[in-house]
Amino acid sequence: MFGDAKDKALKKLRKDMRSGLYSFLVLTILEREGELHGYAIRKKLEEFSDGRLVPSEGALYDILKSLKKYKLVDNFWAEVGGRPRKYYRLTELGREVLAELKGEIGEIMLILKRMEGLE
Amino acid sequence: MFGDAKDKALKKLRKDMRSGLYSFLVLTILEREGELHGYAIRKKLEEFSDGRLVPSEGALYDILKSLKKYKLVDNFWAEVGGRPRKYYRLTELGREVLAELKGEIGEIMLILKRMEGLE
DNA sequence: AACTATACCTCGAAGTCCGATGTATGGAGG
DNA sequence: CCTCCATACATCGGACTTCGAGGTATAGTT
Repeated sequence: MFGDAKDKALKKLRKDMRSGLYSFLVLTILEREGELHGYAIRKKLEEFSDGRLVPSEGALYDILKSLKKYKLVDNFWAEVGGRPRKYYRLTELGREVLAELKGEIGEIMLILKRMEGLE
Repeated sequence: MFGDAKDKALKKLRKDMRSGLYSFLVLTILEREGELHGYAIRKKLEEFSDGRLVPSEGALYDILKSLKKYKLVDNFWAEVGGRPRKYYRLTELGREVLAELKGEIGEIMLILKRMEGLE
């Protein structure tokens, strides 16, 4: 019926809904998995979300940069198989912030359910 | 302990998580309530979300502009109490898109629960 | 020799949210 | 009467984000 316009609108709104969660997801993955490099973080996100909540590579590096700026993650270089790899890990601050965010995500989900009348 | 840095980080991440939902929420409110003007949309969002998921005024007008661009809402002027009011309403396309988004929000919530290990 | 996957990164385009600011009306309280 | 507040609309600049495209490089597979 609306074809093209509908696809464009859905693409945009889907993107918006996902993108606000990326920082949270990266922190969550690092908490579960410990130390990972960028590429591996993306693979883990694919695995855990069935490919639904995965930022593009460019976006992921921007997100990691931002998380580092806020001191929620830090990074170190390690030689693996003779090549340098950039590893990221949660800071203590990151762990604290993540704990609070989990609670808030729960609250947001409740509000959404109430609004949609999903229950 | 971390005080300032923690507040800044939380503020940023909270904002990111909320902001992706705004378009969806505005569409949902318009579906429930019919025709509303900008100010009233904000009031309704405050009411339904206990003040948790409410964009600033400036942001709301940008959102409405964007939704109009994607033809998910349209608007008309009406005289109320002798003064012109700009009313917004869902288009047929908006209704279709909203229906699909509801399903996706459900899926995202499931993924989040699985990741957090909340269940 | 070509390709794919792994792994890192930068850049520009387009868009977003917010805070500040501006305009204007109606009603309540002093 | 006059000031303040809630209502109601809107724009602007700043800071930031995501993405897609492109670039660099190595290791293993076909």
